[in-house]
Amino acid sequence: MNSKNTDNQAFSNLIISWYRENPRELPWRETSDPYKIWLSEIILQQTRVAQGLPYYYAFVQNYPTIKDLAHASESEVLRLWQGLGYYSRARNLHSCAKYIWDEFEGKFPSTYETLLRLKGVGSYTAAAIASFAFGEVKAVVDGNVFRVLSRYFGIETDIATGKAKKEFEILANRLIPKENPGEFNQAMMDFGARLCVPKNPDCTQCPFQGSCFAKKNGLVSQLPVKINKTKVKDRKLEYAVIKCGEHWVWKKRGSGDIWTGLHDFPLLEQENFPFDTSYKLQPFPKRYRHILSHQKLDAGFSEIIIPSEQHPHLAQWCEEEGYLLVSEKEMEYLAKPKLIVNFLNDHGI
DNA sequence: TTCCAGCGCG
DNA sequence: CGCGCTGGAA
Repeated sequence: MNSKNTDNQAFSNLIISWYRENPRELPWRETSDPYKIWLSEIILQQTRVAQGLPYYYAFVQNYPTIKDLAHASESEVLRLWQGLGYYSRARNLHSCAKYIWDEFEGKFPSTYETLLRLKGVGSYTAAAIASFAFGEVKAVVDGNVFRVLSRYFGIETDIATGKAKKEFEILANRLIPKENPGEFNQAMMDFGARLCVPKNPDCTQCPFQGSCFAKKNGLVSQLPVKINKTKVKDRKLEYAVIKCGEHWVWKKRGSGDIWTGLHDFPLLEQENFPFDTSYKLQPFPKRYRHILSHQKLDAGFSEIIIPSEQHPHLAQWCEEEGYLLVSEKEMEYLAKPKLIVNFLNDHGI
C-alpha cells in the first residue's frame, strides 16, 4: 500500500468518526427505501434541510409509496410543492414516478448509471441514491463537498466551472472507502453543512486542524473560489385581477418562462387583453418585489370588477383565451408562486 | 437593502 | 452557459 492510499484512508476514517459523533438525525436516514431517499434528495436540491423537512413529511404522508405518487395528478403534486421553488423538480418527480411505475413495475433503478437517466437526477443525486440506498461506491459532489475538499487540499479551481466538477469528482472518488460509501458521503455533507461552513467556520472544533491546507495557510475565508457572474434582469409584471361575483380569472402558466405549470393572473401587457375600455381598472397601490434566480420582479395588481350578469360572456372569453374561471373556494387548490400567495394573503384570501 | 446558499436541464 | 426559486443572514 502506498502513502496516498494511507492518507486517503486516514481522511475518510477521521471524517466518518467525526460524523458518528455529530450526526444529524434526519427521517430519510432511517430508511433504505430508494423511493423515500430519492424524494428527499429531490426536495433537498437547492434547498436547506430546515425548509425541505416539512415538505418531505407532507409528501411521505400523501404518497407513502411510488405507486401513490404515480397515481396522483400533476396539479396535485405541484400544489403540495407550492412555496418550495424550482417547480420543474416537482414535475420531474411526478413524471419519474409514473415512468418507474409503468415501465419497471415500480422497481426503482439501482445503479448510478441507470439513476442518471431519470429526469431531474443529475450526477449528485444519482450518487446519493446509489450510495445511500444501494451501497454503490460513488462519491457525491455538492456544494459542501466542494468547500471541504477545496479547503483541505488547497484547490483554487473556480467551482462554477465544469473543469472543477471533474477535478473534485475524481478526488472524492479516490477518497471514498469501499466498505461504507454511503456513510462517507453523509459525513462529507454533514461536515460541510455543520462545521466547515461557508462563513466563519469554528476551526478550533475541527478534526483536520493539523492537516487542512486552508487552515495552515490562512486561506479558509478565500476557499472555495467561486466567480459569481449571475446577472439578474429587471422585469415588471402588471396583473389584472378580474373578479365576477365569487369567481376570479386565473392563468395556468405555460413552459418557456418562470413558474411553469403554476397559476397566476392575466397580464395587462398581453396583446389580446380584451377589457380595454368598457371596465374600470382599479390599481392597488402596493407593489410586490420578488427575486428569482435570474430576474428581479416588480409586480403591480389592478382590480377589474365584472357585473354578475356578464358571467356567461366572461366564461366564454376565458374558454377562448385559455384562462380559468375559478371560485374563491377552488382557488385554494391551485398551485401558485409565492408572489401570488403573498398578494392573496394581503387581501385576506 | 443586498448577499448568498443550494443542482440540473436544454 | 443561461435559466429556474426561496429564505435567512449580513
